[in-house]
Amino acid sequence: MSDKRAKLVIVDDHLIVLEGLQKLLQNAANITVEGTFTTGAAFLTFLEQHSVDIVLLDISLPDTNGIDLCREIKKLSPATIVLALSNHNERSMVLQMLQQGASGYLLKNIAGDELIVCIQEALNGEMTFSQAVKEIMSRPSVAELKGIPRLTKREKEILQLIAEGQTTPDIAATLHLSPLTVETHRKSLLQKFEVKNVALLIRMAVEHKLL
Amino acid sequence: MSDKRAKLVIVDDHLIVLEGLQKLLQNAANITVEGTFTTGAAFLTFLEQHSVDIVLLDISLPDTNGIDLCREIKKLSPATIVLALSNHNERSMVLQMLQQGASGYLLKNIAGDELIVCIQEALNGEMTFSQAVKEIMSRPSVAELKGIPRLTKREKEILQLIAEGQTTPDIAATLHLSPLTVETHRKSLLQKFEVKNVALLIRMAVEHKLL
DNA sequence: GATAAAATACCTGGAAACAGGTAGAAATAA
DNA sequence: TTATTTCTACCTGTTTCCAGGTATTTTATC
Repeated sequence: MSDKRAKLVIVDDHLIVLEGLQKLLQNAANITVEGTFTTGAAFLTFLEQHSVDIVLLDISLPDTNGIDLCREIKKLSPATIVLALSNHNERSMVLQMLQQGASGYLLKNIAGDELIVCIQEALNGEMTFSQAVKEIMSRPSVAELKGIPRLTKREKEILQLIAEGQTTPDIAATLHLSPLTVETHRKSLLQKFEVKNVALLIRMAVEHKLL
Repeated sequence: MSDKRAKLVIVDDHLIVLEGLQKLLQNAANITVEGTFTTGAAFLTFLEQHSVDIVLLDISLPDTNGIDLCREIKKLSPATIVLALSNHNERSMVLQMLQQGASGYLLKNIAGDELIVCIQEALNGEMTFSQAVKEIMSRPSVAELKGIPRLTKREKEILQLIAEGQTTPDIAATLHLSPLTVETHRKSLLQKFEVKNVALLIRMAVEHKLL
């Protein structure tokens, strides 16, 4: 990468984090913090007028979320490198960010020198992750080992109603279906999730954030 | 309160937060940051040798949690004021910390001047909360409107097993009880949670973080 | 237009859940 | 030591769940 100082921007609604990051970055040669923003909208406005090499992006923001914002950033300025910086250590979150074009994912417990290394790597066009993230991604979660089953529209609908405590006859009534039909869908749900009763079904659904 | 500079300590495993807080506090008159720690154990060791007026305590720590650590701190040095500083914005967390003797609860999205005001209030012996926390505490959560039922040891045990997908006969076998006894406990659970089947029971349990 | 996937509906039968009790022993708290 | 709670266990019934199918119609998809 070039010798010019990279223009970096931080988007995070926590003042503490903003200050902390700037402190950690002030020692880094060839990086200039061009600005800090506490909302996604504020940053997007800035991005329309200025060029930004890399953005450290918090995932939980007051007006939007990191996933949507990342997509917006990439649409507006594809060359801008997005590095997610978050407290969320869930695999699904990491994957979603990458899918939206993020170049890496850092957890906020990252060490100071590690942070600078990761930023350099990202600037070099590499994918980069903080140590903790690498560990999370290396061991697949129990939930993901089985994979999230693909549910049909009806199945989702019926899963929802089961989770609301409705019995098979109840569901049949609310959806104007035969109880036998509902039974069939219910069985499909149990099969797809590879569980043997509703207790586990609900747990799986909650784990997969389907409720 | 006295004119002496208050001795403040920060316990947080996130370097970014540590740096950020110090930056925000460096302008505050009459507060000196005496030390920063990334584990509960490290701080407790320090506390045995030194006097500390106030500690900013993160709740999620690698070796322990804020609730237990707060209790330890208060046992070792009752005069030390504990201010919780956390990302968790759940009522239950706030209440638990207060129960362990914390003098206040701040969220990490706190503003810089707000932080200093809160610390001053705490030093004056007052209870103090960041704005966001006040809002959370003012409107009781849906979960708490209904109240979290108090479960007996057996009931918790059986709830756990139900959530694992075990049937009544299964549970009876694993606990060496009569299935009829298990049925009784199961009914108590349904009654206490005011639900009519396991689907809702599991959801309630998940919502109340009992699983 | 053919093929696949999804949605609908049915059947049989056994197991479990749920609702409504009662009641004695054991542990805890007042 | 009472009083209260918790744990234990039982009984009677009805309803729902769950497992194992089959089969037709509708809706996408190629």
